[in-house]
Amino acid sequence: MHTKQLEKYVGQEVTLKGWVANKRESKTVVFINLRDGRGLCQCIIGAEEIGEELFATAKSLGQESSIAVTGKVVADERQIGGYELHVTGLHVYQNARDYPISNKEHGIEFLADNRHLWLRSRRQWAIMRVRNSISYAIHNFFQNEGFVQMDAPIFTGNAAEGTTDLFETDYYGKPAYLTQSGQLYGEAMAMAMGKIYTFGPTFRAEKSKTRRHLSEFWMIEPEMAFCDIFENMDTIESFLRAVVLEVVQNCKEELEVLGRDVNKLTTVAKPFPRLSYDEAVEILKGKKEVNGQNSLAVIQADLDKAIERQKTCEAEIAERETIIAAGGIKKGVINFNQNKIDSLKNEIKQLEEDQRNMPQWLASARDFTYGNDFGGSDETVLTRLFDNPIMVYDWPHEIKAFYMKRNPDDPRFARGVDVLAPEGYGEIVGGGERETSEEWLVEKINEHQLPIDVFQWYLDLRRYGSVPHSGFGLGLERLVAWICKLDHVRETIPFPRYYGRLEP
RNA sequence: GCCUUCAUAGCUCAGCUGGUUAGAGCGGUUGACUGUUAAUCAAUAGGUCCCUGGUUCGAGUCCAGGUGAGGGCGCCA
Repeated sequence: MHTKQLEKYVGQEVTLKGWVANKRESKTVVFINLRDGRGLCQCIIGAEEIGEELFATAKSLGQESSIAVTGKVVADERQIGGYELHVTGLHVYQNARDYPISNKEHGIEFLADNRHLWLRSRRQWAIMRVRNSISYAIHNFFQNEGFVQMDAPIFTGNAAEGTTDLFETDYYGKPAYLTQSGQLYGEAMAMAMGKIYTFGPTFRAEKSKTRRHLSEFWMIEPEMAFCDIFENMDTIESFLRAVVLEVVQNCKEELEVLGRDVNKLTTVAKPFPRLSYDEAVEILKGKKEVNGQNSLAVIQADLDKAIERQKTCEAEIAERETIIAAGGIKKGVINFNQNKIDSLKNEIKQLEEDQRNMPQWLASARDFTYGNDFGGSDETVLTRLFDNPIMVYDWPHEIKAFYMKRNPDDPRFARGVDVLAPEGYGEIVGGGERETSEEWLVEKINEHQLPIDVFQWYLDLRRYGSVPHSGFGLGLERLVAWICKLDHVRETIPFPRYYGRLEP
């Protein structure tokens, strides 16, 4: 029996088991918001119905106490979930004391230290359910399309793209690295199965302190035989579309808890814009408009808006401070105003940070050097003009990995594709068509100064039945962050690992 | 690695240009109140102002160094 089944038991007596999410009490009645992992249900405990002794127990319950309550289900539109329980019986598993996370705001460091408890909070509950739903939708899509799921090794001996950003471990006396991609193994498996996908952890020892990096994250890497860059982009597009729409369909309540505007997500039903690197650079530098909009002008307008907004916030703070200073008002009114002032001050801090960052983004976009990779801020500027994920393909071959196939019509370019999510979420997918020629690959491996020996097995794939093939890597946490519209990827995974964070 | 912002009660923060006993809200405790949605009201406890050194008659406040954290860049998904 759980809170989502209550509608079938209106008027009947049921028992719910869960935790005390919140409690309010008066002389003869105690209200408990019971949390059971599925949802919430307010339980009303009246002194007369339950008896003096149990009522005293109910009154003494601390936040997150574990209990079982028995009572009659009553429909009540005002309640979360639409039902409440009129309690006649109470069993206490544990009466918890001093639960550290209150219903007030907390700082990020405190919450991260208490991640094991933070997961019980309503927003985190919603995020974890969306994450679960995304995983399920991903498997659904690939399984329906005939892909075979494979598990790539986590220990690797070859430091494929340089050792600096890999975690080194000891493997029976030899150095081994935690994988930063299963792609090369995926290619081998695709030659055996036709179409495969990996779904597993990935490790990067990058000392990044940004809202879109983790040291340990989950990546989904499909690989398809007999597939070129354009078929690859078709797959990426229908894949993302299917996953997002399925999640929007299945997580209505969760997305509502998160305050997510789902109209910003359902746009994925429309085709994704596809831009060549050259076109993207033109747009980024403000030399080419999109739907009559100039990228630099739009960011400049955002910056102006931030300045305006700060002035509005400051004026409102001054106004509320005057109200408090005037005196002669109730304590509740003072609290209300002080809370407003606090949150306005927080907003100003964010706005000030925006005002420090955005001029840098503008300068970076304006002065962008053709031939470079896009930086995080360039992605933000570029995607600001679109309401759907965009696909940027045909990159200068120098900045792409050694295994990327060169464009046969224009060898300056490699057939890579990056998918950039809207709303500033940046790169969620990176992929491309793979080089099929052993000769070209060897040349590239040497060019990148990589040890040729460890790639002999990889070159075998080009020696025995080499075929055009493509694939991509999807960052699960970045997808979760975008779908949930979160500030930071560290909220997208139960126990995030990022620079400086190993506990809990 | 670089740039930038910050560190005050269990939590979230205020503390103006240095000046007596360091403040608020939440949370805790005690009490009031039949229905609250972060309830409300009253009372009450709770502090090595991150660390080290310096300037000064006097430092939470200024300076230097350190430690920790937030954000941005690089790197990437």
